[in-house]
Amino acid sequence: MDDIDRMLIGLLQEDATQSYAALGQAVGLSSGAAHERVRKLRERGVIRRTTIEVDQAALGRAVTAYVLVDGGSWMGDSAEGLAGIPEVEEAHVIAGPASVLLKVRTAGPRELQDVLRRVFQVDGVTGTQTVIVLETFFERTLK
Amino acid sequence: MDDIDRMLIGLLQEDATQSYAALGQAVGLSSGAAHERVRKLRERGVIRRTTIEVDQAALGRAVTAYVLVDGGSWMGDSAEGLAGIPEVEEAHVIAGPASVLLKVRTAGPRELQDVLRRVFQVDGVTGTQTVIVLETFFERTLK
DNA sequence: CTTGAAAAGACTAAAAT
DNA sequence: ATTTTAGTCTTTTCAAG
Repeated sequence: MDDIDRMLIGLLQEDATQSYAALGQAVGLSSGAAHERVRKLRERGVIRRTTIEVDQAALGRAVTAYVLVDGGSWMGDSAEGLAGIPEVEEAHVIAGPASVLLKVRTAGPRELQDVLRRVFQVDGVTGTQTVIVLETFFERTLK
Repeated sequence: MDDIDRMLIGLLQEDATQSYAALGQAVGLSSGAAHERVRKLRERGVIRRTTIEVDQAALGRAVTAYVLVDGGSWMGDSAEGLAGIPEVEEAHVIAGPASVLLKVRTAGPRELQDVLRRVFQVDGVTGTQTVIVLETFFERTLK
């Protein structure tokens, strides 16, 4: 993992459709060498997968919210329950004012209410606190 | 934007390296038709870009935290200031216990402290409250 | 909008340095 | 680990249904 690997990762984050020839030229290597480095980055799991970034609003997901979840018991097994709610994009165990933090996307406030009901039914959940996003300044990939 | 478009988006989210022939077969179209639909989804901005998903920990970003930012004044101009901090991955204006919510990734707790200092120096910021992530259950792409 | 085919270009693997 | 080369597959374009 050297500077060239980091450059390749940065270039692929910006545009993963570019050719290995272009990548190689940008970092000063042949296309074969660039390809080999990217292959190894994938193999080692540094690059998890190639994917597309989607405009969620265009897909009918207009509301973003963060949900702080309080849980009396351990909640170690709540991961599957939360993963079973399709609108939950992220779930983190946190240190602070609650046990778990969720990122949720729904079509509207009404659907958010439905999600909160389902979160409440997950084992160990004793309460929720919801933070609604009014405007997103940015959601970006780190350099 | 019909069911086939939604299927194509789902397939590309899982693996954007697959061929248009494979995509077409999966949705019951020729490779040319699949290609044309994806081209239009890009053109309309539904697909923002093709990118890679990176293991942040493998890149030395071991700590994830959410930072609630309090701001006395409007903070409408704070977006650029926050965008100037490279460790800030997301910034949202929220309705709730604070003005802005940040997602931050750093190498360690020490670097997180540095970021908090820089957040504090952004125009309009009067206070912060930090939630540290202990474990991430999942961070996924919505279907 | 979809199909099918043709040309250009990219990927993959292998041999040599 | 990188370069180069050759073969194969894919992307991209375009004419026609």
